[in-house]
Amino acid sequence: MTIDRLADTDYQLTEKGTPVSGTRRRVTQRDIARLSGVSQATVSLVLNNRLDAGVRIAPETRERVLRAIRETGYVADPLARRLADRNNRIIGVFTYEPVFPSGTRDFYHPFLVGIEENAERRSCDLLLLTSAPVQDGRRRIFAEGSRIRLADGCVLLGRDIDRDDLARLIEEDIPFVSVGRRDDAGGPVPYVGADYAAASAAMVGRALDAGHRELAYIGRGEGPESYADRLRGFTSAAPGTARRLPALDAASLDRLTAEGVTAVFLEEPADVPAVSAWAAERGLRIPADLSVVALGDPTRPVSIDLDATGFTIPRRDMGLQAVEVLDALLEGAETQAQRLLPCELHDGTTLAPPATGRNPS
Amino acid sequence: MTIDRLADTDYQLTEKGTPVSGTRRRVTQRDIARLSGVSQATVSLVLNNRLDAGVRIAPETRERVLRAIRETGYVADPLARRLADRNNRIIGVFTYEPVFPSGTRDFYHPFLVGIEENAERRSCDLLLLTSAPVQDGRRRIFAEGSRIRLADGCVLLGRDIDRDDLARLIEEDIPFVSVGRRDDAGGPVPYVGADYAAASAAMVGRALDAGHRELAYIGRGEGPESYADRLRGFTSAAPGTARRLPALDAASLDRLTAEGVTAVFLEEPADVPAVSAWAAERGLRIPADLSVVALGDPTRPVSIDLDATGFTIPRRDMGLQAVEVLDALLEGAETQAQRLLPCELHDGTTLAPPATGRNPS
DNA sequence: TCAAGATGATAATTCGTATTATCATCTTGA
DNA sequence: TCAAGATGATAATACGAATTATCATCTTGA
Repeated sequence: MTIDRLADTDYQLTEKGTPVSGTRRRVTQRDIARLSGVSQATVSLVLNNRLDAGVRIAPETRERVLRAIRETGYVADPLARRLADRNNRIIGVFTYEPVFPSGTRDFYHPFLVGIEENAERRSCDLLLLTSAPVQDGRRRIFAEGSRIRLADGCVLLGRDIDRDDLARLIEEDIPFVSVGRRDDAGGPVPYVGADYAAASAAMVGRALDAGHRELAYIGRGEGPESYADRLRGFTSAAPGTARRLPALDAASLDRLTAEGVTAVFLEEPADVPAVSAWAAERGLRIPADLSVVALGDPTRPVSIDLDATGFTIPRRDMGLQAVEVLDALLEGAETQAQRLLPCELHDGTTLAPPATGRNPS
Repeated sequence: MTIDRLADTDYQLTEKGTPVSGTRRRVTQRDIARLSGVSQATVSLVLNNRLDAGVRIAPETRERVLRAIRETGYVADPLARRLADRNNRIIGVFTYEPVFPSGTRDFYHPFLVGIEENAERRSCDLLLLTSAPVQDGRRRIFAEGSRIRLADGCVLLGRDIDRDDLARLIEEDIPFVSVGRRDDAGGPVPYVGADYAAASAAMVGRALDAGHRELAYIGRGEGPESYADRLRGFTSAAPGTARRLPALDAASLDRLTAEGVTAVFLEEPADVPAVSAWAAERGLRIPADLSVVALGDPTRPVSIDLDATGFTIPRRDMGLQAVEVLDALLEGAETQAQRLLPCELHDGTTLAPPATGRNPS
């Protein structure tokens, strides 16, 4: 029984004797076994070299098998291998909107950089769940024929994620991690979020240090957890006199400044240009006449002329750690499954001490 | 036998009666079979709905099975399906570099927009083959444990793609489409490329129309197919006197202009700023003293002050059509598997008639 | 009434690999 | 010389899904 049987006709035939069609069949352990006159099991044992667990292979046979493997260039079918150990090493990525938006500036991109980086490191593939059917303008996780279970686990991206979806993920025991903090939904939700509350509070601290006393928060402060967190952080650090404005409009801004507000905090950093425009119309200068703090960094292109004071969301790191947590969940390892990462404060040029005398007594 | 047996204890046990450990098991056809009181084979038959081949299922059982599938959210394990040589509606995306680069301006992004758009339309998921091991700084398609076969087929992205890899893809009969034209590699390569040759020739035509007679091509004109195509297009349309400069450097540019060249064609659009800077140093104005044509559009940020004359590579559409071709290949449908899409010419401001008298006789 | 055909479901096998239990055969030691 | 232990390999099975051949059961027609 020699190696060159590889060239024999019987190697060209399948078990049943039907000739292999034009395309060459890939070499399997069975082939190696035939070539070296052993059983398929032996080949597998040689390959996995399980010295432990009391598996013994005669050096002689071992060599014979290894030689056949070398000569044929056999490599294990990764699919079959994975099938046998029930781990597909596929990480699903779900977003309610397209992952690759046409818009120039990309909201998801930084997260994905981190996710890809860590997936690569862990030899995982990423499955973008683009097949999820779109209903009412957004993709649905759990629609008829949902393929979310194709992946071993899933990373969820998006500003707001349906609570019912989260509850169902938990209920159905589908491993997942949310990028961005989420409230409990029928159980604790694993997440890697940015610590908006702490960062917002810190920004308030800076404003107070600079001498501001009359502050205002502009934004809904509800809906997505990230909004609520900002408002909570703001409220926790701001004096009781702080105002709140649910939405941005010129009239309200007029009123606020008339009432003596010297610093406004924008829940939505993308609103900076609007405030800037409003100020220009009124002949007010930022920050001389009014300080503006962005509670985050702009996700949409913002006027270049203004370097807003605010903080940076560690997007890449969030994506990175989300994969880390997911991996731990899949391995059944212990992990901190709810993480809040600190934001880096950004000085910018829109926060300065208030003009004296503008503060009403 | 009702669906709520899902909650029964025996569902929590494996066949052998050993309790399922902490690790979740994915729902299998066997589970569905138990739930609906049929055999695994029946479940498979229902799923694959083989009305042909004389397979009959009673509507009643069919419904029962489908109900169980709906209630459990069952999806077939993609690995098992591939092992059995079936399709999963998963399109692989392979790039030699990370799909999501850290750099702001993203080379792959526009292609991916098109790919995702079409994948979504066809209810396919995208598998980013991030698990491919990195050797010598680039991912390898065919390394030990390559999981490329996990996808039904694959879209290849990248300026230059390894010829041997292409050959092996063909040899192993793995359906794929290259984004960007590729030379044959052991067989015709399916691709969706940009028609650089035609676009380059067209740009030469414009320069000639404007009165230019002495032209120069700057670039290697070899390596990636896209470079060769540009040079070929240029050469086909340019007069025999046209010069060629393999790489960009100040001295050579000096020489070219001294020799009377009035228009340069840049293989690499990203070189525009360099030429612009050189011109500024020499006190030359573009296009008054020298016309500059970019053979493509910049993939890297380019000085904003110069709107280069050139053409636009239809990236989104290339991605879109790549998926279209791949789908056709998978379906075994007839298609034009090698496509060159036209580029849109962009007027810009860097091409103008040459200053009179500068042309040597 | 009984064979032939229609109907509906299943057992068995395949894909390629991993693992466990089992089975021969050969050494020892007393 | 015979049982106990060591040694080396294999059979059997699992993983999850697809498919073919087979087997019951029920209709129908003459």
